[in-house]
Amino acid sequence: MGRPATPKLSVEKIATAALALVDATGEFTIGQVAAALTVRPSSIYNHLAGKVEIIEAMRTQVFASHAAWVAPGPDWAETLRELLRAYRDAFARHPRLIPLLTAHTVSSPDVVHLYDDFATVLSDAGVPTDELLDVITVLDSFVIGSALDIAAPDQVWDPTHARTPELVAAIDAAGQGRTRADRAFELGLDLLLGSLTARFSPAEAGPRRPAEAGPRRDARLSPASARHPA
Amino acid sequence: MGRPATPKLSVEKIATAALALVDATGEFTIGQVAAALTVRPSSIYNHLAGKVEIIEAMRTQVFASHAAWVAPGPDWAETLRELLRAYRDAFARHPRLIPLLTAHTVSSPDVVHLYDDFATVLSDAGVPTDELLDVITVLDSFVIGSALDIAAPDQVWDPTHARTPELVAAIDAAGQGRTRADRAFELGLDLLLGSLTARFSPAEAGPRRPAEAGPRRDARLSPASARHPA
DNA sequence: TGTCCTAAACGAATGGCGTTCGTTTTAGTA
DNA sequence: TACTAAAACGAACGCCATTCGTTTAGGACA
Repeated sequence: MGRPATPKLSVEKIATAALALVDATGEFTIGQVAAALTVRPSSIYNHLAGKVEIIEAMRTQVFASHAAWVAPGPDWAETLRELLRAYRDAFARHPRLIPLLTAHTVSSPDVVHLYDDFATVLSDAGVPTDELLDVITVLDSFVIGSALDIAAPDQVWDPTHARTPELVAAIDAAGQGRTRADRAFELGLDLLLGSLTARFSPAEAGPRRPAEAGPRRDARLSPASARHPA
Repeated sequence: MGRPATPKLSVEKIATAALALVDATGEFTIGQVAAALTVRPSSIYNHLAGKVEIIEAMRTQVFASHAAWVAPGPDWAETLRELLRAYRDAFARHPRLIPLLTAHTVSSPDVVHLYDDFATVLSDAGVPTDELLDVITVLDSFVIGSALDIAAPDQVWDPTHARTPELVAAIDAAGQGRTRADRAFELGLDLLLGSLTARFSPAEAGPRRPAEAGPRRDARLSPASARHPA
């Protein structure tokens, strides 16, 4: 009893233990996290204010591990594609965490910095300022919806309730699980990026609407060091 | 005490009371629902097995009120656009319910019948069977992600954490609340339907890949009577 | 019409879970 | 070396979902 020589807990340890529980069972309780760390539940509150903060710690950990994400390239659409893939992958590594994360949306700095990257790429691509946030919202919505699709069990695509033969045949033709979800996500990327390219870079010569005059930023996306200044 | 002359409860009444609580506060407890209906909590269990079934009853009620949804038209893309709008609207009428509905995905018959309509329209448009479910998944993911975007508070788009001037300017330029979410959703519809049209109906003459030979179904989408047979 | 089964309310009880608070011991610091 | 604060523990509280037994009345069937 009393303060130990070496701390038994830390935010990282709590988040890791909770994440292991979520990965295994889909949920977690304070008591389970405490037991996994051989600690009493009340000790958790010396590090995090409550259950929602544990969830936020998991969110931070999941996205922080992908701090340095994407190398920029000359083709903005391909850069954006890689960014969106990395974004979804961060969710996809912990499918059962996704419902907890989407239950209450929070402006986590980790995610906002992802939006920074989106804004940089899209602005360079010629998307005007007054449409920028709408495009980001569309991409964000699609990624989050696709993440939830990963978490959905295949039972959702149970043909039992389907009425039309087209849907029954389609369910039979499609695969299951991750391959199905992955393929659909790639199709969505094709559709969205295809339209964006057609709209903002219709010719190979260059963008129809060039970015407004201004200091041309070098092409590096926000690195991890910029995200987490000392 | 004892069985009353006229039942005080029904699934509809419970769902309605719970929905009112969710609309007002964003959450609900069995005790609150029971109090709103001047009933003891245990009485609820004579009609629904537990809290998750109450959520499913709310889902059914929200989607059943939109039983007769969309009139089909000659332009499959516009028909699909209206279907997707109606789908999102069903969520949008109860924004605070959305996180509860997306927490655990369930193959509700009401939603599966929506997929039936999607399959009918897309199949007639010339989408081959082996791509049908992927297209539906993409559309579904976008709608659900957009629904969650409605529930997200504007604070998510707080420019405080934004690093790049592009993102800050974009946040300033964008509106707030529903108008912002609505506009982004419409943009997403344009992007997705634009690509689908280009892919499956590139020329005005007709689809590049016509639907396989077979009995040509009349153009009516599943009506409410077909959804809820007597 | 009378009898039986079941629906539908209630009351009490239970177990779990998140959270708070006071206490204790120790690490770090001036 | 004294003081402050960190970090663990234990106990307790209150809420909440759920279960079970009891009671009363509605409906079906002989």
